[in-house]
Amino acid sequence: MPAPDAASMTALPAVFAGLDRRMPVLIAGPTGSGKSALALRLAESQGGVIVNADALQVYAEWRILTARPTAAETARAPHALYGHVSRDEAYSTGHWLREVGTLLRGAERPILVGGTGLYFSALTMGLAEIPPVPAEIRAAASQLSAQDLRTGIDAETRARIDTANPARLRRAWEVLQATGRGIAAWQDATPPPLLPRNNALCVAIDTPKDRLIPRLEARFDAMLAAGALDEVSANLAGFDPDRPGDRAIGAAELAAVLRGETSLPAAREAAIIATRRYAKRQRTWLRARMADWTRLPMEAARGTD
RNA sequence: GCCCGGGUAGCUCAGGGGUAGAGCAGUGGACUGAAAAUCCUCGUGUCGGUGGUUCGAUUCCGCCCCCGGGCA
Repeated sequence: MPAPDAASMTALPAVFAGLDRRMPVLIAGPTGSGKSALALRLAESQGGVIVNADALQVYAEWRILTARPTAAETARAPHALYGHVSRDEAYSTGHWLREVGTLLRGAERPILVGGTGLYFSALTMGLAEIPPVPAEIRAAASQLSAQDLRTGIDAETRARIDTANPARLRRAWEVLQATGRGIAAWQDATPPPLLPRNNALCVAIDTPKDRLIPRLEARFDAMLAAGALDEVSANLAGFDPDRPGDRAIGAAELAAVLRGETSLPAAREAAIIATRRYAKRQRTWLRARMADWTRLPMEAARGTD
């Protein structure tokens, strides 16, 4: 076995050189851009705990389809908030933020890595402290028409949110019902962020789409080869793509294959398209909402290994 | 060979004498608790080819070429 080339194995992008080893690091990037591998190399060379900032990688049942780190990878450095929640449990940005808060108070330097823009924004720009909405109210909201929801919220909120978006409308209605206070008022009272942007090294991996797309296709094929169909099969009982815990891209597509509703090639195509669209939305978020983060080209992030 | 259908946007198709429109894909964007979610914007393409009728044809007629299906 050839001796590993120490220089290339540990070569880290220049942004990490001479970094204070207590400084938290945030790594964002589109799916498939190599951010997890980068975080792992950083943790190995400088220490720290890798913290998941991805809304789907928290679910225990979807290791393959969410490209969660493997056992071999988690053995190389401490990892947190990966696969620690069941798909049956309720989980959201607020849950994640509270868990990250605990980790930030810990002894180890956190390296947050993930693709969920909202999570990073909540962390560095704050999240309104709105009490949980009871399940009955959420159920009631889901029964109402868009028109009812629109007229059922306060004028200030109505002027601020995208009222054409059912998800926003429903959330606004639920908050007003549950708390008696409009979501706009809650948002105006947002507490300071847990981790202001300037108290961390914030890195965004930049990825031209023509170089990302072939990787996304290859990665989905690798997931299939790694047993993605078996993973879906194991979770087919009670599978419900309407709930957050069953929204891994590819799960619904492969479930359709297992039910005999479509072919594997058609499902593969659909899953790859869904992944591409997801990556596009992530890139939009990075460009618009993380414009002040340090850009790192995908090639530099991947290093030479 | 004959008889029916079809050939319209990258794909699936709608339409119909005054040069055309949906869904999907693609693009750009929004997004403070379901965010791998949700939503918004953007549609010129020899309307298969070629003759004819007509003021005007992608639309009607003839012929030809392709693709289905049926009969021989």
